[in-house]
Amino acid sequence: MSVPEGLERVVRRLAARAPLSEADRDAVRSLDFSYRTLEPASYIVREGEPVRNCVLLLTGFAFRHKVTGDGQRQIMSVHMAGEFLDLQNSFLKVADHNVQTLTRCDIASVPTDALRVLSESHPLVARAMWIDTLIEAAIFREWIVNVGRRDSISRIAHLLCEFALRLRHAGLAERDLYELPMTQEQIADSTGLTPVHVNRVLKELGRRGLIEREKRAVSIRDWDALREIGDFNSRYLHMEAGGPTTRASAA
Amino acid sequence: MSVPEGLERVVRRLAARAPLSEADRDAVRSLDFSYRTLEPASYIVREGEPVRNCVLLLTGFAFRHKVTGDGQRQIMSVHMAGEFLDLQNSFLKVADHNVQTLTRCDIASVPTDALRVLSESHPLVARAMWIDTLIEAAIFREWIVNVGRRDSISRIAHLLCEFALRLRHAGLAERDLYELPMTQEQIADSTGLTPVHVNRVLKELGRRGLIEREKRAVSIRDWDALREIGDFNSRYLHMEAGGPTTRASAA
DNA sequence: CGTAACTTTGATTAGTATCAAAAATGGTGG
DNA sequence: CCACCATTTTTGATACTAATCAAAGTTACG
Repeated sequence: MSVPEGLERVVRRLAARAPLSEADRDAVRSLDFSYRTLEPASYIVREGEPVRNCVLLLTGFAFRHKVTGDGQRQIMSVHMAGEFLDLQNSFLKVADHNVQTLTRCDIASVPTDALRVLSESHPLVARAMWIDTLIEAAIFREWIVNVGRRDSISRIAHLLCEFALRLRHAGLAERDLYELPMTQEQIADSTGLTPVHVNRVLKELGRRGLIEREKRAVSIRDWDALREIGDFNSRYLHMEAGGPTTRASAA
Repeated sequence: MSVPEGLERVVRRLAARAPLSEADRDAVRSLDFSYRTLEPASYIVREGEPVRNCVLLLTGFAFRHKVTGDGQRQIMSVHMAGEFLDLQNSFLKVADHNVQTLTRCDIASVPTDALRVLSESHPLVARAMWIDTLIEAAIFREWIVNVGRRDSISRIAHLLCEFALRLRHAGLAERDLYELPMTQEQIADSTGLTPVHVNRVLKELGRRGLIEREKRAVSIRDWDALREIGDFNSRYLHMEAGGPTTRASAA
């Protein structure tokens, strides 16, 4: 995917949040982005550092995480092409968590000051960005529920459902087959489990005929059963939120 | 506390997020609020319902929660006097979680449309509200870490540290003594534990001399030790964020 | 002053973590 | 293309944290 295509993906995503005019879209496009390609596992934001830029993910996958005092890692979200990576940090002074690439990624970054100016001159863009952060917060809340109150098999089933829907909604995957570029250790860090246990649960999901795995590709063989066991309801993804066109809500 | 006092608390809180002019503050004050007093355990927002109003908490405590398919509850945040309860839902169409009072509460509510209009005419107010939601999101992230990667004693110690700092910062409690109006069951639902286990852990914290409890009042006897065992770092609370005056950061 | 809600304690169990090591996979340089 | 090495996945055995079950105290409240 070319850089301009990646940028269009971001614009499209924003436009789905609030009814942006063509002028609004152009204002986003004409921000003074600088483009880079990052290798897997590169840090985009480090906890404790001042935040000066906001990063857009044009291609690839990235994730947020924190490390506890005794060295355990918790992943708090996973991001895919087309998403703003850093509205969460951009208007605060110091980053309170790390953001790291999962795969090789093309990114565009823009000074947060430029974004602030844009948000003041284009209220609808500001509104779209705000709604985007609200939806991200909704996903954080669901993850609290996931790690706090579901058992291991539900947690993983829930995670797989969420990714399937988000990827499909973003046009990055088909209905029930997707490439999940996460190791089992990263899945463990997303669900508050150990890698060993994640492995056993994934096998169990396969044994029960809910999913099939081919390397890191996941195909969902029984949506209803997976949703059921994952206690999954897509409401928190707000896939219809504020958009100019209402899409058929999935799952 | 009188109603106007409660409202001033909210204005003060917003003004700490972005440098509001007197006109900005007045614009907030002159919103067409309707005031009510709610009994403990009243619902303010219900999952699945359309959101038309935004609620400000003038006095008392409230919390957000979801209930899983098998009836377990997870509390995702706890709120205190002076906080906006509903910026999280207000710009989305349908609530994805419940908000309920913990104690008797005085609230002010305002139609979300009025808030949207205000945010368009007063960009700094919009900015302050946005930052407020970002800080709330930062707290959600920390809670994911808390439930995902800390053991029971750390989780509870962390929670107690967070409340102590937030209450102190809001001027609602002294340095190391506060009234926490939560039952042990509610603490359990906030930490992903069972009430029985919460009870044992609280006793253990007392036995080790870190806290003392007198009914629901908690007094912290050894801040350093509690922070240490709770793996607590206040950075995620962004207590200095964007404010006109920088306060000494605590803990 | 009676009743419901909450806290506390004890005994047992269950679900995941931990520890250890083998097998499979993927990438790299020769 | 192969051999090698690092990473990831898989399996087995055991340990431990927190859940569950049950019931007695205690507190708050109408």
